[in-house]
Amino acid sequence: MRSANLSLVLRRLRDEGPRSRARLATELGLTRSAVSALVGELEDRGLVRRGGVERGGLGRPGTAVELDGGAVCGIGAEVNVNHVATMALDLAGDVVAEHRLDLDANRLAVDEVLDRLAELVLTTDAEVRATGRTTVGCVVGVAGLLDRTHEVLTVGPNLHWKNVPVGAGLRARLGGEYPVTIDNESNLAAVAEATPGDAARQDILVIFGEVGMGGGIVVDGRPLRGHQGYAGEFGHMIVEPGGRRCGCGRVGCWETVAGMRALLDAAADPDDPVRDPDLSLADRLAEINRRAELGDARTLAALDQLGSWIGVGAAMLANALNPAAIVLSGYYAELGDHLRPAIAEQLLAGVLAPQAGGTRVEFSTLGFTAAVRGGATVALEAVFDDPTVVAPRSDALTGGTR
Amino acid sequence: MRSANLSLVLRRLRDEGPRSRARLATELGLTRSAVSALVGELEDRGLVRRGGVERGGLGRPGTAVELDGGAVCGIGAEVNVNHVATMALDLAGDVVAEHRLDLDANRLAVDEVLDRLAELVLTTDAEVRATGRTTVGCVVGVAGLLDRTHEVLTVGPNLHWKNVPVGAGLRARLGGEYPVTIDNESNLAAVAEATPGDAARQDILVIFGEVGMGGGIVVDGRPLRGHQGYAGEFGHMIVEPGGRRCGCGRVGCWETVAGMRALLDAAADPDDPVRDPDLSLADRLAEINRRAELGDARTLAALDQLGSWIGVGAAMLANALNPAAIVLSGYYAELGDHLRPAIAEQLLAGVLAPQAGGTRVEFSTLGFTAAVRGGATVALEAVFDDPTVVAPRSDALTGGTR
DNA sequence: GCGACTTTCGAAGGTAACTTTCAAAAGTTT
DNA sequence: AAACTTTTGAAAGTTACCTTCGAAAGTCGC
Repeated sequence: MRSANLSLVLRRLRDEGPRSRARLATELGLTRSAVSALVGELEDRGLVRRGGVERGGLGRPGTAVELDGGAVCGIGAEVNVNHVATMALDLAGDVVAEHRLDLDANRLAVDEVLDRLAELVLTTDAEVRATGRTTVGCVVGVAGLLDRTHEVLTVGPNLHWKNVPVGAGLRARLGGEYPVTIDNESNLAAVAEATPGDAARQDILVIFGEVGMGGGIVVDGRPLRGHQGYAGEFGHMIVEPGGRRCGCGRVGCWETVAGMRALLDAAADPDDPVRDPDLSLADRLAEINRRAELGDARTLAALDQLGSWIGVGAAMLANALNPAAIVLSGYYAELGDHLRPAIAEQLLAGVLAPQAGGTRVEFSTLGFTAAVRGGATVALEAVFDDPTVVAPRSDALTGGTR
Repeated sequence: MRSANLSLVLRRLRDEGPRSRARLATELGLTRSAVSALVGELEDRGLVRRGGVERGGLGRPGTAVELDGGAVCGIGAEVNVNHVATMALDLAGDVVAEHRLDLDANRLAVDEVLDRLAELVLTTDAEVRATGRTTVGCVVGVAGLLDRTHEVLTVGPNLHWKNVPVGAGLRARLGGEYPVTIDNESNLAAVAEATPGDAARQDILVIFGEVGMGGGIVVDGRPLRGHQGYAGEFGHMIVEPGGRRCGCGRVGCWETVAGMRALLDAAADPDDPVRDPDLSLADRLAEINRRAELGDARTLAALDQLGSWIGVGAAMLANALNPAAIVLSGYYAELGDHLRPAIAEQLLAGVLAPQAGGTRVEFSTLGFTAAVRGGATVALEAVFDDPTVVAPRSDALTGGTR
């Protein structure tokens, strides 16, 4: 019960921002005294602190209470084809440490990749501890089909991994006690888009464009993972029966028409530099953007076609899930404004509910850090769920003489 | 806090069946004394009662505690094209009253249909009260696009209703205080499939075949309604671009290939009695079933094709949501065994996760009562959420001298 | 500028609900 | 029949909330 109300207060401060105890009390339906006691305990655990003075017109001004990032961190980590990365976020959502190591997971052995990732996590963890903070958990996002019940990466099409026990492998490297959890990369990236406090962003659908396509569903700010953890595999929904063959062996998968390759194929001839696999993706996308801004007809047509295909699939999902927003991430985000009209058009046409059921089309601004940010957010969720997992400062152990 | 633990006990008894206080205590992590007190209070509210003796080998045998259906009921109601219906369920899940009135909603004015429904609800309510029970709420399922924030039926394609304020209309007829809620018919039917206590049925996807197609998503035993309540409109996902024109104006909607009309078109010539709109649906389906069992090639081919189309759409949804089961309801349930192979085949082929992500294909056994049953279940959920909504018996008002 | 008013904050005592402790009840085993 | 095990219920203790009160820190009116 203590923990339930502590959680209530902490969440309120996260979602609605700093505010006085009195205000918390009326908003949460508790008495001022109770809130004072709760805030005192949270303060003792280093989770909140006194903020500035809050002028409210009449009467004595209150002193605001705000989240204190100084006590704990969550760590998010990611294994992808081209890199491993970590990020440590404190309770207030600020970045405390961040690392990224480029590598080619296809050329390295699985064990080597996990070695690198574990090193990165330990480095990040050490940095967190160096600031005087405690790590409450580490959530690792893995690109591919992840069986969450067994913490096994069933299939990682891009990594070319199969039945890899990522959970066990990392636990062995980090120590059996280290609080590490495995999750799907797209699910984590989706969580990162559900900004805490933004009520309009708690029920969203995130579509992730890279070479392939992924996605994640967020319901009430939490990832919807499905029965075995395989939810969000939008890329292989069949949207064009009899269409192009997909890398997965099927025909007409969404990613064959909305993946990056489809755009490049439509936008340029094979000898065009934007299709040169030796150039970086970012550069090639920048070039496409440049051409679009110059009004190049072929580029604009390709983007319009891409947007239409994104919209067709998005409409199916919106019919099924009626999200508040569909957030487009990955390479789609770079092309944002050139895609929006076509997507919106297809969404309006394809969703049965009027005005597309109120679903907005938005673009991610998180860049490549979405997955690690989401991982850190999920790790921190444990503290918001039950603030008593963070130990009180030593002096309280005596019984709280003050 | 009291209410939280009362809820915990009550849910446990529903989901896991009758058991002794001592067992409840160890399972829920409370002390035996606390559980005794909680059970005492639930008993006082008429929600649980003493059951038989529970032999456990050594030691004193416990007396089981079980749900007592004798105190409260939830009422589910439904407005559909051909009928209005109600059902009252007690806390134990037993049917206390049930009514069904056939009518043609297309030929009657909206007000008349609501009149009939309200009468039926009041009749049902009276019967509940005649048994000494109290109605805790009534949840009305409406077929069509329902904006839950305003309780307005935006579009009811089959009812031919548009922007009908069903919530306000019913409240006016039932009295402003009457605890009535409006919900989407398919969502309610989906909830009914999520049998309480069956862990394998708490994350499911229900697909509803009638003239059109509907559906519902259940996550953790609760309906996923989406941002504005429009979730579950599977019938108008486009599965066959360039295919047949749908009643909604689009082309290639799922219901154009998996709706009942598609089956009838494929299975019989226009002059065949199974396509005679004057005959009842049940009879026509029975005839198709009969022909299939006799091995009629055309019928079998039509069923196989229908199953394939169902499977194609189901695979898309399974990729997105990874449910534990896909439950086929409505007219699909009648044809169950003839459809299963084709559906399973498409599901295996179309879902990226191995073994279709563990998603099973099942058929509803609830028949036409699914929606009303689900409505009653949702209404009862209020009691499971907070058992203190049920007033204690009068003698407790004095302070509980015993 | 001073008192009246309003609102915040913290402390003291009361109450509800759980835990702990203990005793009685109702069986099985030896 | 005695010893043991387990369930149940009652009494006392603890925790965490609510109620009540007074002090602190502002604004407003004269």
